[in-house]
Amino acid sequence: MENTQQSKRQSVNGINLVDIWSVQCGECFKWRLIPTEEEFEEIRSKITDDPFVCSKKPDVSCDDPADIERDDSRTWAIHKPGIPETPAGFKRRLVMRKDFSKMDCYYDAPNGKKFRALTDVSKFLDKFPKYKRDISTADFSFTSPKIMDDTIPTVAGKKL
DNA sequence: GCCACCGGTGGC
DNA sequence: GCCACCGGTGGC
Repeated sequence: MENTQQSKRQSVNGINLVDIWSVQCGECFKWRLIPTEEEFEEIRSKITDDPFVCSKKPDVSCDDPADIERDDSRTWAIHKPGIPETPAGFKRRLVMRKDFSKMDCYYDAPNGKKFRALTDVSKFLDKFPKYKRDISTADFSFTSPKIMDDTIPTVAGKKL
């Protein structure tokens, strides 16, 4: 079972935004809310070497009830492990498709360039070699979270 | 002309 | 069958 993940509210007025970030405890498997995307990113990028446990949240232990349960009131997107921490100055973006079939991953570079695949990163590093001091293609992963099929919103029993 | 977004597919 | 990648394009 994966133990980092992000959940996402169902479409409201056509707006699809991630409104909840949560992480699963590696010991009791309860889900804990993470207040900000930045904190989630920090935990997520280190999860393999430094598994998340309830006690990492202030004044929380595995004895406390879960912050949130997995149900179909929202769409859940589970992050894959091993995605590197986003380099400083870069922004990793996940965009849900309108039909909830998948998410697309993009990075924004400090100079405004946008990447949609590792090949874009390679081209960028060739064009702007000064960045090679600090980053390589290994610092990027375009692997997007897995949408949990049973949580995709439906209309009259059918997927959008 | 740009770019956000989507559909299709080659390689695994 | 999945998914990383890329070509195309509609809307601005």
